[in-house]
Amino acid sequence: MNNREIAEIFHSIADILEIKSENPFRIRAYRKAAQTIEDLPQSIKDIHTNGKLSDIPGIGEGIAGKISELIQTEKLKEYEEIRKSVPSGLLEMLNISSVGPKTVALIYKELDITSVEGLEKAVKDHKLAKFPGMGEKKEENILHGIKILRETKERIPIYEAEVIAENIISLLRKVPTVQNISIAGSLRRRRETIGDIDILIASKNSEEVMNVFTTLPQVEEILAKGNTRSSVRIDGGRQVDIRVVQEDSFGTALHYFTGSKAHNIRIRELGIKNNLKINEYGVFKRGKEQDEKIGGSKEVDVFKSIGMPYIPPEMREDRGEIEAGLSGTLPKLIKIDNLRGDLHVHSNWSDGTNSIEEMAEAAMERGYRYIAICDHSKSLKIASGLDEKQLVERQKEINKLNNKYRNFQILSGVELEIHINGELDFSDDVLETLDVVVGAIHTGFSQDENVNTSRIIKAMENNYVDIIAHPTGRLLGKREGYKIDIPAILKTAGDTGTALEINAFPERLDLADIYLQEAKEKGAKFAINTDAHSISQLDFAKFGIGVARRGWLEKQDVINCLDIDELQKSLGTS
DNA sequence: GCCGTTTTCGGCCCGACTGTTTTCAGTCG
Repeated sequence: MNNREIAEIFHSIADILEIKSENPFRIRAYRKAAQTIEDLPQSIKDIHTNGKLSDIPGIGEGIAGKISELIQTEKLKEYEEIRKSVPSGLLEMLNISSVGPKTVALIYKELDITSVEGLEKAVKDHKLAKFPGMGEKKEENILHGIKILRETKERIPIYEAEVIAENIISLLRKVPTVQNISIAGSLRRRRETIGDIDILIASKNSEEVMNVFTTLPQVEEILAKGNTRSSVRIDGGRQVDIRVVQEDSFGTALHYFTGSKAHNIRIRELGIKNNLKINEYGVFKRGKEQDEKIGGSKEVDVFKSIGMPYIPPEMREDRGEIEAGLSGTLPKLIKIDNLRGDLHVHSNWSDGTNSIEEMAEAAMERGYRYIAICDHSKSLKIASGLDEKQLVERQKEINKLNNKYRNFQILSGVELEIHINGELDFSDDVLETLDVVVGAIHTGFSQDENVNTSRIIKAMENNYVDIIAHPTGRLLGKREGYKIDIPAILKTAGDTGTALEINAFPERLDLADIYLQEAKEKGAKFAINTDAHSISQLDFAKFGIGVARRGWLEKQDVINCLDIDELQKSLGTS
C-alpha cells in the first residue's frame, strides 16, 4: 500500500466521520494526516520500517497505529467497520456543490438514498423540500450541483489557470476605484494544478467591483454575490472567487486568501498564543474593551506580529515553514532573475519549430547568457533524433553563430535516449564532443521498478551525462510517472554529481516539488529547464521556478544559475 | 485525533454567503 492509497483511506474516514457528525477536530486530524502523507517524499512504508511514523507532524499514536495496520495487513479493521455504516455513494455526494455532510446524513436517514443518481431522482420528485431547512431553491441547487459535478474537470494545469486569472485581472484593473489587485490561492502558491482561481482586490467601492466582475463576458453563472466576496463560474466550467477589501486590510487579506488552509490555521494559532487575533481584516491585539488593530496593509504584518520574517507564498503549505520562520532558518529562495540560461531546448534540427539562431536570440531577449540546444538522439525517430553525422553538421552551425555573438554562448547538447538496458544512444567518444548531455527516457515506461531504476542509475554513472531530464516521466492529469525507486535516484544524483532536471514544461513539472528538499539533503544539484520546442515556450521557466521555490531551493542549488565559466567547470567541459 | 516555552487535559482559525428562517444552520473558502 503506497502513500497515496493510505492518504485516500484517511480522507475517506474524515468524510465518513463528517456525515456521522463526529468531533470536527478529530475530522481535521484525519484530513491533516492524509495531506501530510500525500506530500511525503519518502515511502511511508520505509518510515514505518524505521519506526519513525510518530515523528511526522500531525501523526500521533492513534494514526501511526492505523498506518502500521494498513502496511502490515493491507486493511484497517476500524475503517472496514465504519464503512459499512455509511455506503460509499454517500461520500461521492459530498462532491456535489451545496451538498455537505448534514444534507447527506438527512437524505440517507430519511429517504434511504445511497447514490448521486438516487439523490437526483428524489430531488426531481420533490421529496426533499418537505424537510426542515430544505426548500425549492435548495433542490434546484442540488440538481445544478450534480450537473456541474459531471461536467467539471477536477483541476487544471497552472498555466491554464494563469491565463484565465491574468485575463480577468486585466479587466478588473480598469475599474477606477480598484487600488490594488493580486492573484491569491493555490495559483499564487504556484501549485502544479489549480482548482478554483482566487483574486483579491482593494477598492473603496466594492459594489462597483462586484457588479463589473459578475457581468464579465466570460461569466456563465453567478454562484454567490456579496459585499466582500463573490463567486462565478466562467465558460469552461472553472470557478473564480474574488474578495474585495479596504486597502488597509489588503496585506492580511492577501495572506488569508493565499492560504494554504493548513498554513493559515497554524499562523492564527500562533496569533492566539501571542494574544492576537489574525483575520483577513488585520492583526488585532486582544483588549478587554475592544481589540486594537496593529497591522493589515502589508502581508508581512502577519508574520511580524508573531515574530517571524516574511514567508514566501510558495512555502505556505505547513511543511515546516512555520518552524523555519520561528527559528530564523528560512531559505533565501531562488528567483527567476537568478537564471543565467536554459540547459534543455530543442531546435528544428530535431522536433523543435525554431532554428538554433532563433532560439539563441530569444534566449538573449530574456536576459540569458547561454542556451543548450539539446535535440533528441538518433533512436527517438518519432522526434527526428539526430545521428552522429548530423551532430557534426549541427556543431558547425553552432560554431558559426557563436563566432557572431558577444556575451552569449550556444552550448552544443543532446537529449540522449537511455535504452532499457541502460546503454546510451551515443558512445563516449561522441558524448565527449558535446557541452551538455541530458539523459532521458522516452520508451519502455512499463518496465518494472528495478529495470527503470537501474537504467537511470547506469546513465547517471556515465561521466558524460550531466543532467537527467524529467526524472519520473509523469504527465500531469494524463500519466503517472514510470515506476522507479525515487530515493535511490536522488541519492545517485548526489553521489555522481549528475543534476536532476526540474522540467518546467507545465504538463511535466518533473521533478516534483515534494522531492527537492530530500534530494538536496542527499547532495543533489538541479537544472531548471524549459524543454522548449519553440521560442515562446522559453517563458515556461517561471513554472520551473515555482516548483523550485515550493521545494525550498536556493540559487546555489541550481546549475543554470551559474555564470558560463562556472557552469562549464561544473560540467567538465571548460 | 493531535499537541504542549502557561497545558498530559482541554483546547483546537475565522469569517462570508445562501436559503430558510424570523435568528440561524449549513456550506464554503
